[in-house]
Amino acid sequence: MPSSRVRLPVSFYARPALTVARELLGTHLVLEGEAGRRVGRIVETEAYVGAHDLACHASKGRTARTEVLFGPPGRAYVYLIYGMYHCFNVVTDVEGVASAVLVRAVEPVEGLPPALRTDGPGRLCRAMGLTLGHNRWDLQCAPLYLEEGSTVEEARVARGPRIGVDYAGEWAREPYRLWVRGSQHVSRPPARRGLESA
DNA sequence: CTATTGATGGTC
DNA sequence: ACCATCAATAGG
Repeated sequence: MPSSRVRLPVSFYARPALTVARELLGTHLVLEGEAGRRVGRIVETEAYVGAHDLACHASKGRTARTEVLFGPPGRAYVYLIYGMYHCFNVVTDVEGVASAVLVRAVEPVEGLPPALRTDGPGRLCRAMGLTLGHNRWDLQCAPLYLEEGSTVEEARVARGPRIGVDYAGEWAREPYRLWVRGSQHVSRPPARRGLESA
């Protein structure tokens, strides 16, 4: 009941970021830690499509921090933002294409208080217990992975511009943010409440 | 309800 | 100096 417990294979991640962002909706993010098994159902994602995408960290070049983005798919990319929050991404596409998908919101499934807020990249990492220590983990063999969840119908998928990337010029307007329409666990950034794109 | 601001640390 | 954020606060 909690989940089908089928870990997503490398082939799942070895596709364009936008495709992975869509397919990740409904899947389960799992972390088996000292505190037990924590599971959240993904309801909001953002695709960062490559080094040419000015909103993608890889656009700053290949550095110690962005190296994992250029590597093989199916690894975690976790970074610290504003000195106090973490953001969790999965590396996508083939090695050499520096793309990833940011997981922006999940709904509590297991090991998380149902009332705990898990919307927003910072809040979900705090709830799951994800930190910089999980950066670069291989989602095939680590106690951190994604597994099959529930399917999200196409009619339930909404799209809109990514959040907090206004510095990226034209790229900030690309509709690379995807979410489950109507989910009560999707993040609600300022000035975006209630609005939904196709 | 909207708008603004401060917290806080890795990375470049 | 710059942030792929959040919570608290002030104001309508």
